[in-house]
Amino acid sequence: MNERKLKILAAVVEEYVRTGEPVGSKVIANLPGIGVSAATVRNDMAMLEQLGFLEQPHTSAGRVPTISGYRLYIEKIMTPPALPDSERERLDNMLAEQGPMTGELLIQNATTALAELTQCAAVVSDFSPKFSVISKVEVIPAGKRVYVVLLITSGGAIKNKACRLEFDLTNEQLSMFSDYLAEHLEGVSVAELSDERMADLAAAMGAYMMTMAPLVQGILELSRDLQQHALTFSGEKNLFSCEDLDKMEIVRFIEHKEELVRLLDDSFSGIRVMFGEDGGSFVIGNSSMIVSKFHKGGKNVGSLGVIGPMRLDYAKVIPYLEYFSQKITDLISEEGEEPPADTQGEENRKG
Amino acid sequence: MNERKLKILAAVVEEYVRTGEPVGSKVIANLPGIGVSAATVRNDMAMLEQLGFLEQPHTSAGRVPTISGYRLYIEKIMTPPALPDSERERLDNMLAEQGPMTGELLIQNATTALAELTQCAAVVSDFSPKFSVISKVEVIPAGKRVYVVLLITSGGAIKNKACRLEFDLTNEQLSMFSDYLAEHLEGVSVAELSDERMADLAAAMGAYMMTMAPLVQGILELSRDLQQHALTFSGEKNLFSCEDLDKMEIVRFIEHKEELVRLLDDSFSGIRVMFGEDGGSFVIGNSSMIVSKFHKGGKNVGSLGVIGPMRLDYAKVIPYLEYFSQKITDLISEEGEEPPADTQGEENRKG
DNA sequence: TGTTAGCACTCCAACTCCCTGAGTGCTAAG
DNA sequence: CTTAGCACTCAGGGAGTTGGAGTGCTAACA
Repeated sequence: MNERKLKILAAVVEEYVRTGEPVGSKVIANLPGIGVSAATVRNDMAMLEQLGFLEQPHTSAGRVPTISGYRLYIEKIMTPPALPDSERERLDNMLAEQGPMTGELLIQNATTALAELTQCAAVVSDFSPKFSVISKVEVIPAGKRVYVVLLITSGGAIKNKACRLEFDLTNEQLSMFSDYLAEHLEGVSVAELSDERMADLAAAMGAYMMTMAPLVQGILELSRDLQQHALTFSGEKNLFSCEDLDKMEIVRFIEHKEELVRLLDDSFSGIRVMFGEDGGSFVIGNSSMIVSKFHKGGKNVGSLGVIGPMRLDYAKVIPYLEYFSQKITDLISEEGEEPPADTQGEENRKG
Repeated sequence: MNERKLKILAAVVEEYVRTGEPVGSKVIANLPGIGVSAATVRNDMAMLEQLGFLEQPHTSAGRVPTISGYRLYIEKIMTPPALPDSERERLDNMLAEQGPMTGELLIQNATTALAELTQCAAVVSDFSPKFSVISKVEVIPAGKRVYVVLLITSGGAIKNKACRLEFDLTNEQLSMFSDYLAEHLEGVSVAELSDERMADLAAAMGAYMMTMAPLVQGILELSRDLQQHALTFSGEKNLFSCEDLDKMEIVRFIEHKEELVRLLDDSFSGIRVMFGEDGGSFVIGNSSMIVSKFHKGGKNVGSLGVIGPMRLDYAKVIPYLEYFSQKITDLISEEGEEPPADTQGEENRKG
């Protein structure tokens, strides 16, 4: 497996990605940087085919990369260029659209930006809420017998829900209940906020329980909401405009988000590239999915992925993905680290 | 235009909807309830073609309804069966999934249910928030220099947003600001909450303004959110699995939601059926969109629509749409009407 | 006057056949 | 090890052919 063979494999991949047509020996031979005749290229290609990196749709057609071929190209051959500063700045702007980057908006922006940049579908699975802690619970009256429960987590997620009670609460009851909730829930991890815990809470409250049940229920629902993996999907339309992909398979794939979540949550480090049909549950033919992770406090708290045709400019897409996952890691870590290091906040307080 | 011709037109529409193939005279003649020979049917079909209700893809093919043909069928000929009680119950259950029906969840459920039932795309444009009034504004501290603004409307919409201030507020400042907001914003229509009004508010606040600016900004953003038509879309995938429709056109259509909003907001009463290509901006070829309205307090506060192939079982879909729009009207009116009629709430108050 | 059977006609869709050209593998010479 | 030359393969496209479904028209019939 000499240098030239690798160069030829790379050329086949790149030409095929560019044109979508099987690539012949002549085209490769004429490419700058090859410098051997078509016959020589043919010999090498035949070898590459034997090794399983190339294949022919039919005898008299050019060569097309196999999945192994793509994999070899991605892992060993290609050298993605570093992003120039101007590009980084552009990406930062895309992330920062609509003001400061809070958790959800950041994820949303990252997803749409990735979809836009790559002209593929982009997906982010964010399970950071699961790792965060309830920082505030409020109950706010909002009309006759209607109360809004507000849940804020250390991760910056804010959820609310309206609950209808059987009776109105007196101010006294309300503040008592609020205090009680604050005491028992603030500081508790969202993941711990199970049915049992809430049942305990309810039991402890005793007599009031009958009245407060819908509120307790509401809190539970909000926490379930938080625990759920937030899956943000964008750019489906790009998949549908892609010639190489079967529309029906796309539909089927998008419908079964659980599968997708499973694939995204699988733990690994660095970048992983998966191919449709490549065994397992990622089933869009001729497609590929590139997944990267982001972290908070050293813990893996989410994945972001790009789904597109197998015929994808990996050298372009992978740097984007790497940059975004690093950026998200940086930004959410900032957020989380602020409170402990916050002393100047006291000095600056203004009366 | 005799009875029999209408019957034949109906038969052509229904057969074509069923099979997707042009319908020949023989097929029609053999249908129960026709009772004339194929030759007679042919004569009538020729007549219907002259009148513009049918057309032939080519000379030796059967007939296919034209847009006028569909329209005549829908408006004058077909008689959708009333929904049986069992069906109504089923629909009610679909609407009520996941607990009681609050505004957003109700709309969400209605959209997915419609998409599911019709195997088409369903869309709801809800502009009721525009007509509602701010019933509560709260500012809640949520960490160092972070405050959550909570906006509740009479329509039951609840929105929140985290804002970061330059400094922390004292309790005094916070309650002063809250009171101020309550006094000046509660009872104000969401539609009136313009930039100018907020500027006035800011001006009136004078010195505090520098500190509070992000909060005021946050409120403004929330109200903009509310004023925006909430467009809920579901079942796109059904469109993509539909043979008759061009995938690219679907993508283009889904991308340009403003067009869709324009079509949905157009005011009319009852049910309206639009056809793709039928002049104007609804541009998916061979598609149709059926739109119905829902109301609150006599005002039209939203539309719900079904988008599918022109080859659609209108007699089945339209009753669903009518039922849902009526149901939504009923449910949101209930919500809104309760407060004034609320006297027993006082008696039942429990200390 | 309206309905029906019969018949000639039309034309799409599917099929075969053929040809072209791109690309290959192999061989023999450099 | 590389290259030129050559015979071979095969998908894709165009032309010609056929079958069948469906029509319009006409003439007979109720």
